[in-house]
Parts: sequence; structure tokens; C-alpha cells
Amino acid sequence: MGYIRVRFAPSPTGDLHIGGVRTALFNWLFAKNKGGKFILRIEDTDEARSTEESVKIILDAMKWLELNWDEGPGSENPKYSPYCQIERKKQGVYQKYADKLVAKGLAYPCYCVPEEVDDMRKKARANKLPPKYDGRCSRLTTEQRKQKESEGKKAVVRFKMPSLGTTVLNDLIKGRVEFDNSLLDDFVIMKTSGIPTYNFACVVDDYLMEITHVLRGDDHISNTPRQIHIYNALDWKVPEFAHMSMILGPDGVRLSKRHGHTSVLEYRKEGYLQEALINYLALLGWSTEDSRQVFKIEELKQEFSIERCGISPSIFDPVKLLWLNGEKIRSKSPQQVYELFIDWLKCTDNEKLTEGWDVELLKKALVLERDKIKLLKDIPSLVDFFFTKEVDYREEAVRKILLSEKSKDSAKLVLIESAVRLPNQHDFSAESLEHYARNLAVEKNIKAGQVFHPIRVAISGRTQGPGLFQMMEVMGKEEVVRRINAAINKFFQQ
RNA sequence: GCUGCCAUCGUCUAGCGGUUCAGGACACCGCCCUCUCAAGGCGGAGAUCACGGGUUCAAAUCCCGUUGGCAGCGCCA
Repeated sequence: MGYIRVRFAPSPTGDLHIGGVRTALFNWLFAKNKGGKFILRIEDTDEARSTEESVKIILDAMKWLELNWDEGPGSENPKYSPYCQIERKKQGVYQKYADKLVAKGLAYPCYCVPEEVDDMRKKARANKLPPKYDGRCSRLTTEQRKQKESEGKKAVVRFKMPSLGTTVLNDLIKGRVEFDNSLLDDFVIMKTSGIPTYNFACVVDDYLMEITHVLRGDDHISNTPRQIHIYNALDWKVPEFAHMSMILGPDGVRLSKRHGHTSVLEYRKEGYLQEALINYLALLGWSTEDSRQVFKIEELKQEFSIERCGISPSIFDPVKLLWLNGEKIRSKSPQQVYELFIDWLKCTDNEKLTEGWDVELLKKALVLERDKIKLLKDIPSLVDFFFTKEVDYREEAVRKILLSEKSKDSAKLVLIESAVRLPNQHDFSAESLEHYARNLAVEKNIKAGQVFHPIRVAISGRTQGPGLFQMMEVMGKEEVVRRINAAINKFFQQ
């Protein structure tokens, strides 16, 4: 196999969603694995639905995911540019080849209006036949064509499909697939607007951009015989095809907006790491022999192969993605988690959440809480108590630990003793604090937990959190004592 | 309706004719660790390999059929 060029060719008609990312990812991984080129092409031939906004969203999403393209918008290559189909259309790229096909007698102008064609299809369907255009305009004489033209009728260009035989596709993933040519009709390659249709633009561009492998969702597989015939008609080499299985929603239907949370940028806002999303998506439809689950991006690049792509569709499991995100966060150093968090704050415009927070304290807090983080957006609620002036005492924590009949006496005792003794605790390290607490328990003849829990609630307001003594060390003596006194005043004031 | 694709624990998957009364991961349950919550460790439950026929000494693995799911059938991509 020589030099490899693959492409991701989204149409800018909305957000980049999970299914699209998977397609982009597998192309990208394939290119990286083979040392080939990954091209990004914008297929904006749908005049009605394509938007500039959507192009921007797609580019942003690709950048966030670090699915960098070797060629595409912003990375033009004079040999292949431009990378937007409407731009290419303006240069007459497609018209030229449509004319060539007409000249060869392999395509023809068709004057039928959409309503006529619809009718034909409806009738065919009613007769339990595949809905097809009947090819009537291919039989027009030159005079008849001139007549139509002089009447000012607009024509589309239709490609003549052979009606006999079969078209064989040797798909890299699906294997050999045969299509009965008689089931396919003469399809439109140029609209009346002069804009090419998908099937045509795609082939022309893949040829001109020297795409060697077309890796796409298997919802495109039935387009493939049409495309193959265009390649043949133009005497172009047919690229390799690999059709990946679809990603389905929990209901088993192809993932779409309806399932919610399908837009990539939403995942960023939720606080997913790009590498978690990438890793997860790689697992959908691809696997290694040892069924490994966690991969670094580098490892994916090294190990990816089309041969190990699965053929059956897979259901998107947000729960597993969440686990993987936690896994990725746990694999980061505290400094990295801090940086990730800061980036997340910026990208979600949430900087006010941490206003007035001491950076060093935040970093230390992250060391203690890292293993608990599933999403970056969880971080504020996990560490905010370190930064509050007024501790937010959770009602349930107070009731259970400080004021319950069973424990209120010991809790009061522990806090008052601590308020007195802790200021004299010279070594405020976690280790030494633990000694202090355990000794206090022995001295007062109560259980260690009866010392630990009240202090925890007093300084954090909650029953859950980091290890108590690590937490105290990080907060510092002054603050711990201040909070204990505040708690005494609030709950045990005579 | 027609055509195509697909079918292993709830989910993602390993398996490419015998070493598998099917292995891993998520989720779930239990135990351990432990000052709480996590994380981690250990263990458990969970799949008549969709069904029915073949081929073979031997099939989750090959072939055929059935059923079910999905996709496509546009001057959408």
C-alpha cells in the first residue's frame, strides 16, 4: 500500500455530533497509523441548510478534539484547494466533469420537475417495485431538447446507470457486497442550480484530492454502487471503501439530536476530556485482541487498524464514557487537573465560580479530591468549602453528627477541646494531627470516629470529603481553629 | 414495499473449527482497605453465543433459511 490519503467530509448543517466524530476519528487514526494525510472537506452543497455558523462549530469541535487536519480550511494545499465545495463549484470544478459525462453519452439533461419524478416513484412503490426515475429524458431527441430549452425549462443532469448486471464492492470492513444494477435509477448529479449533488461532488473531490480510502458510516453503503459507476464512467481509479457500523442511541435507533447530548461541544461544557471522548469512541466499533479499554491517544494511533473494526452497530453508553472520563482525570497530575479545570472555566464562561479562590489552595485541594472527579464541572462543588468564609453547614450533617442525642455531648467536648488545644499544635501536618485526634479519643474514652466526624463537619460543613487530616493540613491551623470556633458558637452556644 | 447491513452477558466487546460448560470492560451486588466519600484490591451474579436446518469426527466460529433490529431508496448529505 502506498501513500494514504483519507478525509472527513461533514456537511455544515448543524453541530458536529457523536456519530460524525467517530467517523472523523477513525479516518484520523487510520491516517496517523499509516503515516498518511487526513483531509477535512466541507460539503456545503445543500444551499438550504448549510451555514457559516455550523462550519465554525465543526472546526472548533475538531480543534478541541485535537483531530488536526493536514489539509482543509485554514491549511490549504494549492494542489487540492479549496476545501469547501461551494468554493469549488464557483471554480467550475464539477460542471467540467458533468459536461464530460454528457459528451460521452453517460449522462443527460433531464427536464422533469420534482413532482413528476415523485409521481413515478410513488407509483413504483405502490406496485411493490423499487422507486425509480424511469429515464424518460434520456430518450429525448436533440429537437425535443432544443424545444424544452427554448421553453426556458431548467435541466438537471442525470447519470445513466447500467440496468443490467451487478456492481461489486469489496469493502474493507463489510467484505464483498453485491448490488443489483437494475434496482438503481438514473440519479441527479447536477441540480438545476448548477450545484452538484452529494454523490457527484463527493466522487469528483475524492478523485481530485487523491483520496485513497473512503472510511464512512455504513448508512452510505447503498450510495457506493452509484459512486463506483461515476468513477468508472470517468475512467478514474476507484478508491478503497470501508463502511463502519453505526452508533445507536439507547433505544437502538441511530444516534440523533433526539437522544440529547449528541453535540461534541456539549461534552466539553459538561467537563469531559477530549481524550476520554476519543478513547470511548474508539472502543465503539474497534477493539484489540486483548479487549483493552483504556488507551492513550498515542497508543490508539499506533494500534488502530481497519481490520479490527467491527461490523455490528453499537449503542452509545454514556455511563461508560463517564467512567472513562474519571479514569483519565485520575491519570493526570494535580497540576494537569488544575490546568484542565482552568481551561474548562474559560470555555464555559464560568470564571466567576472561582472568584477570590487562592490558586495554591485550589491546587492542594485538587490533590485531595482528584480521584473523585468524574467531570470537570464537578470540581467547584467538591472543593468550594475550602474557600468559603462562612461554612455552609449541611442540615443533615449537623443533625446526624453534631446535634443527635447520641453524639452531641461528645461532639461538643471534642470541638471545645480542639478549639483550645489546636492553636498550640506546632506541627500541623496530617500525620501529627491524626496523633492528636487519636490521643484525644483515648484520653476522653470515646471512639476515634467520635472525634473525627465532628471536626469534619465543623470545618467543612459536610460528612463527605477528603481525608480529615489532609484536609486540616491544607486548610491550615488558623482557618481550622477559626471554623471550629465558629461551629461552637453556632451550635453549642449556651 | 424493495434492497442492503447486522445478530456473543443490560451495554461495549474478545473469539476468526478443537486448548472456551465462552474471556475482558462498564454498570450491578458482596467483602477487604478505611475517619467519611471516592479510588484501589478481591470475589459474585449476569450469555440456552437470535432461532431452525445443514457441512464436519468436532461449530459461537463455515453454509442455507427464518425471525428480529437498523440503514438506504431525494434537484439531503
